[in-house]
Amino acid sequence: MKNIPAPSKKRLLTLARLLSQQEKAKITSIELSALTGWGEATIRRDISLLELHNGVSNGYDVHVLRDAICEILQVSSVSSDKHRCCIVGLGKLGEALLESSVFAGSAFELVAGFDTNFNKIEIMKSEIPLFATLDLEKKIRSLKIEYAVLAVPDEKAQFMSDRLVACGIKGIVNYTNTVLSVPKDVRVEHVNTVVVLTGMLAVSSLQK
Amino acid sequence: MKNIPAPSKKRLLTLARLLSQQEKAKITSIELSALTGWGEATIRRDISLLELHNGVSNGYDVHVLRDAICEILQVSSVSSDKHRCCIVGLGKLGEALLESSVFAGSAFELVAGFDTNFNKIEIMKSEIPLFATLDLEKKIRSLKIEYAVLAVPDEKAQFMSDRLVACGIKGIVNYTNTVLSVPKDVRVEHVNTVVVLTGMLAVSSLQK
DNA sequence: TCTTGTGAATAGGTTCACAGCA
DNA sequence: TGCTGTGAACCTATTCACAAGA
Repeated sequence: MKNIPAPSKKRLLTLARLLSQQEKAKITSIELSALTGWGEATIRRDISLLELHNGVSNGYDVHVLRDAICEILQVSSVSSDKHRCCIVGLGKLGEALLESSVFAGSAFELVAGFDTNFNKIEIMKSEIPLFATLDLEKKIRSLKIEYAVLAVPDEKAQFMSDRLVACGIKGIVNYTNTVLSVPKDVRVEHVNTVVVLTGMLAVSSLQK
Repeated sequence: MKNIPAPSKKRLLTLARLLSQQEKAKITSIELSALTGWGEATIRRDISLLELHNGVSNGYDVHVLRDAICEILQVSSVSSDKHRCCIVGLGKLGEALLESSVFAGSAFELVAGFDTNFNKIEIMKSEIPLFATLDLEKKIRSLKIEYAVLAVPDEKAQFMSDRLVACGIKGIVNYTNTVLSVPKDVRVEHVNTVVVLTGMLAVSSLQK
């Protein structure tokens, strides 16, 4: 398989989700363009990188395309090769994110929640196993957790991030307001509401 | 002022936050590079686009630089020109996001929460005014709300997005799992945990 | 000697424009 | 005629490499 550039991969992933929301059987690059706001040429190029040659002259087959993207980009939802993740910090936000149902059908499985407050993890009822932050390192390793969702107070964010990185975590979804410093091979996505809103001001409403 | 490219703006915004977390008075591009993982040249180029000529040979003045970024990129936190935003959908997640304190010191002000459930908006206690979704259009216009945080159930996401767009909303922070179709001049940031996690798989751990 | 700022080179992604297939 | 797939051109951002200031 050819090497697909990261921006194309990201768009393809969005396309896959978009296709799941579609009822029709066939769809053209023009329609996808209208739905996403991206140029038609960009969409055709992205899809052609998959080397399917499936959509010749008649538009793409919605299901075939969706499945092909998931398979080629390796975001299958087969339980055997799911990526395991956890939530660190069970405040209001962390608790709200602790919904196992949202992970259903995804390439991820939520296998743990962590909080420093012993009482909380005993009292809280959840389908997901909860642990004390004290056992973070032990549990991350034993449960083979690869990704973490960070929802601790801002001032503890960098400290917890360091601990996660030390355990070999591959990526952090950062809901805190703190900018995290991590080694280059660890992915961080800063999705704090205020941060994301501020980022919107920086873009001159060109593309998404 | 020269036109600053969007990627540089985004990095500068992150730098500004990073500088706020710093105690020292001076900082060099090498140190910023270590903190962010970006190339030193990239950082120097970004900063030079601000045309400050402030850091000559001795590193940058942390406070001067931070303030300059905020001013030039227009993300000031002066209450008079704050951007007003609202949260749509007050389920567990929406409720957790309804913390006015997280907006303190930002360029944004949370002025409303919406939910279809009349009981909920009466019973819920919050510092932020709560309204019925029925009054969405009326309130968005009267309160001059420019940005929305979307936390409704997936199946209502596109519908609510359409209503928000019809009111002239400028940007949507999308916590749902649904891919939204909006006009090109409306910004959407898809921050649903599973979506963000999946996006991480697409990036070959190059840059952030 | 350390650091910034920046022309010039390079790398990378997007868009054009059209050949080719149904 | 309506669509895809793709070389080639274009455009944008990053990186190099070095001059100049402290």
